[in-house]
Amino acid sequence: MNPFSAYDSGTCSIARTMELIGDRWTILVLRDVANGVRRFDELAGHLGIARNVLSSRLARLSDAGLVERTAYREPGARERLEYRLTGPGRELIPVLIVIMQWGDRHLSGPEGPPVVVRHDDCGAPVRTTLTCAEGHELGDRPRLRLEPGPGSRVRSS
Amino acid sequence: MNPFSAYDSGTCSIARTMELIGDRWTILVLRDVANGVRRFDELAGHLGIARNVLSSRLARLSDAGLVERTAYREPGARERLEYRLTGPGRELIPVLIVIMQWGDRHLSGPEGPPVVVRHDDCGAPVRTTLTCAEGHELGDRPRLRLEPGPGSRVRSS
DNA sequence: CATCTGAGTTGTTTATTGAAACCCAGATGA
DNA sequence: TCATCTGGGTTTCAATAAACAACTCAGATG
Repeated sequence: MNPFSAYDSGTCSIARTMELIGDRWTILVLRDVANGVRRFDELAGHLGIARNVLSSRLARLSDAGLVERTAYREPGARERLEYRLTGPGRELIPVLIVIMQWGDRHLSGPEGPPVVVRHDDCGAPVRTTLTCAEGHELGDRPRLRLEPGPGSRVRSS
Repeated sequence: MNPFSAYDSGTCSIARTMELIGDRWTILVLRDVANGVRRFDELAGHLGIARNVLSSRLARLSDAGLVERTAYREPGARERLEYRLTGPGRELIPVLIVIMQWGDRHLSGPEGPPVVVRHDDCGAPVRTTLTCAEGHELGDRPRLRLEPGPGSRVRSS
């Protein structure tokens, strides 16, 4: 029996994470917020998302602590709200980058990738790599072994 | 103007990729297929996904070339189909791993992660890291700069 | 006091999901 | 030979979520 089929889907970190961010819009909302699009109308306009859907996505992200609503006031305007990534939210940036990297490789035309991400300190392009604790780099099509971890739970049914 | 708001969402590798795998089920289907759950009924049973939805997800993944249907025959049974990741499909494994890593850190209880992924060659646990071409390791909350790439396109509207 | 603006909410229509029934073809057994 | 089983799906129809448009609300602004 393979390592996954013995453990149910609800006990999987991928399943849990996808419950939070696994719909058509949430990742794109996070992408925009990560890139400094912070205001409701800006987000709605840039994404082309329906306002009620944006509202509910932001509420979910905010409840989950990935995004925080903070008040700001521009001179001569009343107080407004903006959205920023929290610490846990910023830790999702690598997820965005791996997804982008895959899309760059497999879904961008001959012109090449639409956006390049660079290390802000040195200007060099950024990429994600899979490494093991022994320091081996695993490449694109890694050979992996799965094992039940400490939080595993045998499927009840 | 920030680097994203000047370029429309459709020209973004994240948006393109999410069109393919950005729904509640597709990532989980890929996770299971990556882990050797290859048959329709096994997938349906393990995931708890509706069969029509599984059917349409597999069709989309197969059309996109992430998964291939291959025939096999067990002794004394008729020919059947199974699903396997293609090369591009296997290249999504790092995406699964970063997502899992985030979930392990932020959504698993005090018991720890439900599943541990190891390098099959050496047995050491695997993780993803963000590095730049200069070799700097960027950590969890990287400081990044975005630039239009060669495939960028100014938003028409 | 009427109007504008950002930030949503409400109501209605349309598209997606989910559950269950049904179909099909090739074994299998009576 | 005929009925039944099994894996691998499709079809149908009710329930859920998303899209779109209109409306609200509160604090500037003229």
